[in-house]
Amino acid sequence: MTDAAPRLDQMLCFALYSANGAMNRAYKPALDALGLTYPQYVTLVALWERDGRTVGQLGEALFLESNTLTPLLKRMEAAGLVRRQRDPEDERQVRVFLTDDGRAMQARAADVPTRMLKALGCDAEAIAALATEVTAARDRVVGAKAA
Amino acid sequence: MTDAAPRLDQMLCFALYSANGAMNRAYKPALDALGLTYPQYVTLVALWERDGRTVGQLGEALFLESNTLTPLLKRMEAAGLVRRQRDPEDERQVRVFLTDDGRAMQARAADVPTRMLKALGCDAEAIAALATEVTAARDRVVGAKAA
DNA sequence: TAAATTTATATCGTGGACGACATGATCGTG
DNA sequence: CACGATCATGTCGTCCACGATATAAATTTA
Repeated sequence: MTDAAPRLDQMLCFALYSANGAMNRAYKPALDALGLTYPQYVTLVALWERDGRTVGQLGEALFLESNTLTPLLKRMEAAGLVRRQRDPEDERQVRVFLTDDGRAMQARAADVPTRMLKALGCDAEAIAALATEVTAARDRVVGAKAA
Repeated sequence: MTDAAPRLDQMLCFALYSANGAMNRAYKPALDALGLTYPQYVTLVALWERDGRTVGQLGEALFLESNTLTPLLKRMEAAGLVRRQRDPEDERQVRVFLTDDGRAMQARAADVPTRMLKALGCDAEAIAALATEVTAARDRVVGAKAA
């Protein structure tokens, strides 16, 4: 009854939607120079943290499903960044391993997050605090689905 | 030099990326019931605020370009939600008008944001504050591109 | 152990986002 | 007025995201 007409500039979902788009656009030049898309970049970040994960484990970390990850990983494999290999212990699973090029990319991309912090005004603590709040909101939304 | 290895759970871009995806998934059931996608929904919100905008003005509000908006608006036109019409004053511009169905959708969708607030824990003030912070970060990123 | 179920990944179709480029209208200046 | 520049929109190709569904391997159950 008291549902007010929503206004774009008050909606958290739109703030996230538009901020995500803005971040993607800001990352694009640096990632283009490396031949990466943003989802490919975060996939590499996840693999630099822990190599040899299964597709499912990567999806859990990235909040993506196999129907998104499989073609993405195939493109990364075609680009020589990763290798996909069935787990001999459980042939249903596919494990993803960095190639030498994939590992080398970590050094080439090392300054990408630093540049982004600068674009955001370089107040690293405030940025980290905001990331924490956004992550908490995300986890509330994810949890709400199950409830 | 001191560029630390980025960690997914500390990156604001990934927080925004994953939170946006989670919000989209949370909205989906309600929007599916209305036959809308999320970008179509925010386009309607923008038109409910002010009808008859040009494609460019809509893009400015939604942070989208004509190459994204044109097909989206065509689908909405095919669904009977909007009407597109060349501005007689300047035939380069296309103005987008709500149809009766498009206006009626406002009532049908009135409880969608309310439901989302509940999914987020219903602390409306904290949500609004977070939206403000995320919007400010977005605007810093958008502004940084120009600099 | 054979059949049924569950699990992991992959495939297909639709919609969205964006760069590069095309088209047509308008504007500015000679 | 003409012609070149500019502007708004649209088209095309690529990649991403996701629902629905397929396939094959592992596990459970009978």
